[in-house]
Amino acid sequence: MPVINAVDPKNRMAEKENIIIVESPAKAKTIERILGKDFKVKSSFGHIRDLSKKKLGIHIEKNFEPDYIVPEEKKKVVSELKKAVSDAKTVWLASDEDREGEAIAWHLSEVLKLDPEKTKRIVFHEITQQAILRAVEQPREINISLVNAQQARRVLDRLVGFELSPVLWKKVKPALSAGRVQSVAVRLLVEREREILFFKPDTYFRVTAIFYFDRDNEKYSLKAELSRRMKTKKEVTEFLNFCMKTGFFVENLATKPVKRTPPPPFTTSTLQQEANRKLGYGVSYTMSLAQRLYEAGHITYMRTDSVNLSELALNTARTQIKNMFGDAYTKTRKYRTKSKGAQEAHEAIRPTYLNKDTVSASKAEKKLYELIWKRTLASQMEDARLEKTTVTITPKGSPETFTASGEIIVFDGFLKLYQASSDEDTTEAAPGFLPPVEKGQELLYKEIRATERFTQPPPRYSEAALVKRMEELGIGRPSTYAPTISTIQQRGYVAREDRPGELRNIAELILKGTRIDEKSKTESFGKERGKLIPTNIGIVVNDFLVKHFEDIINYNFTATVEKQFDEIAQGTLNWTEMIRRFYTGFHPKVEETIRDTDKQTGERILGKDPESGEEVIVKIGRYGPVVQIGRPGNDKKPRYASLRTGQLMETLSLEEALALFRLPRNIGEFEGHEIIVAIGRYGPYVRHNGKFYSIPVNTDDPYTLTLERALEIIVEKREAEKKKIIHAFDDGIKVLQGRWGPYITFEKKNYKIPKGLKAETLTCEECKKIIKENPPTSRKTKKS
DNA sequence: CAGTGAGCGAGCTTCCGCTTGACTT
Repeated sequence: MPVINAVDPKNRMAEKENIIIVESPAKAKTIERILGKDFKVKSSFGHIRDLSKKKLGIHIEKNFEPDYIVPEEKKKVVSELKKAVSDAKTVWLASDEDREGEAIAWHLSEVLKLDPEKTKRIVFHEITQQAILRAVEQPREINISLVNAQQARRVLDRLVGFELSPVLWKKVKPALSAGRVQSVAVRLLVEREREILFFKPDTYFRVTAIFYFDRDNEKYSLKAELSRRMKTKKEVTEFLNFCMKTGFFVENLATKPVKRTPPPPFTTSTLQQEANRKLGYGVSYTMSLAQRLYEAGHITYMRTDSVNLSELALNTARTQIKNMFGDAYTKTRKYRTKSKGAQEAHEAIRPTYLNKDTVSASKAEKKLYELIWKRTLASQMEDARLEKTTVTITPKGSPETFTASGEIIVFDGFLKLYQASSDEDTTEAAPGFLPPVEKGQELLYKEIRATERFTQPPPRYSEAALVKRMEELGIGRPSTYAPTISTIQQRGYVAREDRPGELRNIAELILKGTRIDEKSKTESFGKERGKLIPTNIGIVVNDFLVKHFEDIINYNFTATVEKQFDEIAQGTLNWTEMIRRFYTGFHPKVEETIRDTDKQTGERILGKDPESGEEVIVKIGRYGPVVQIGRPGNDKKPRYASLRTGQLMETLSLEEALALFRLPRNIGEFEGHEIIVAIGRYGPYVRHNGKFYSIPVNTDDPYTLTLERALEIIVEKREAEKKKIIHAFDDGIKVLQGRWGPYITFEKKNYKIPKGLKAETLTCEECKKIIKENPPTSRKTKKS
């Protein structure tokens, strides 16, 4: 068979006769290594052709005929591929086995004008000689129905994106965007934010007790919690008074075996979540680390929705686990993907060589690798077996019960290697050992404590949590999760932010001996770190889209069209018919919305200004959210004040709005210049003689800051600046101590001190020379 | 970086999914 000869490295005639084209250059390299140098393997670097970037690129009047072009940055790849293909006898199109991969193969055959006679479509799921040879033995033709499903997907996304975005430019603000995926992501965040903002917490009391007993001259104590939450302080007080007068005994003691099962191997989404929880990485950071590990050959492909492991991986995992922990710890498990819309073109994310427990790479890459290694092996390990004991303790003569539970590990199984984590707040310590209590045994209380608790709103989304939710809804793909999150931030719809949290008072009743003490203590709540929070613009855009295009912004829209794409892929639905049906419903709504709606400013009337009696409103103005007192007209000019970062139009009160007008304040004069207090982009500040002095946020309030305190801040800052000066030469050249070490500054430009020179001993002449010969260190550019 | 809030209007912005650089700090 010529095919087999072709991949036989011994057959010199095979040279250049066969070319395999794959999507990724790293994959191409690996395959080339496996098949030997005689075989040519090229990469397409993903799609080589797409709709025009600027124009719609769809001839709607010609039955939605797409107008494909080779983008500028892909021309080099295409011309190289053309050259490589020109003298090949057979071209093997080996792009991924999914919708996009099939389309890539089709575009390649079109653009490279491949002869169907000498073109073969193959797919393989693992990169081993055996798998590739097997694939080569089973070539097929390009599946045009699958390609059509991709074209439908592409055209639909373009129509939605390029018709909705201009509506936003006209009705909200230029350069905004909307799309099937990003707009739903923003909707998730806006709706979650509203749930939190309008959450009305309920209070209840959590009652815990510490019991004690003696046995064989040993003292034991046991912490237990009341099975029922109590609603009111009255109820709690009555209960504690009852407890004071009664005794306690162990009513029941039950032990049952439980088992824990390891989590499946990583997909893109679960890797992003786990790297976020365990290592604190953002999704794009995780992906760039994974990319580097992949390119270095340490892990398999990192953009995947599959939890499947190859036979090879299963076998090496078993050996590896056996070597490390023994046979009892192995358990071969095959996982099936259950997430919506998964296309399974790749394996799960796993180490290429499971016997390598670490790799030489950067610290962060190493950590990520080790996480992947542990997770992969753990997925092939035995369940952990535990024994869970629950003790029920009853106050005599009461229907209430306390319970205490403990867990002991009988067999650790996969827990030897991997601790699963979850998004839920686990403030409770893991249950551990229980002291040796017996059924019927009498217990005494050391203390019984009732602490007021508040019900919690749902948590805000982290980047990784949003990815998880999107995956559940089938929205977006492994290759787009990270970019989508960047896009919605770039558009200003959401921001990654911290929230300091607030304090609140909680009541606590403590029964000790025969006394009930009532205390009040404070707890902080609502503290958030690095969460995605919608902005005012994000909220206004979302509400507008939900109002006029609910069917597209709907959480089920993607699932619905995916069903139709599947029918197209099956050959039972014509793709242009599907698009036509969609477009005839969609397009008129776009036109109608442009015609019938006003500019969306999200205006809210907050009330009347007590001083002027004018109306106070908040809205999105030319430069962003602004409070306005009065309406323009009749020679009257409204007064304006910008909202501060983090203030939401939706929840802004009249008081908060009016407070914005109390700044900037002129609080006096110093050295012949006035002192102004205001709040800027970077927080509250004092301005004096063109210089800015930050006001410490925790200790001072800009609204009440006194002249004396302002002077202190100015003097302090001056002293600190003085300390920074290492040298101050005559002609304005200074050597300063900066955050990252000493540097030279001259005419508002900074210069690095070359290696080998000491800042303390620098002379004026040396500095001049450095300035002359070196470029200034560039300051951060505003846009990026 | 620390403000702005008149009005006109030319020319621009934008989608989702495949893939990596080639650039900075």
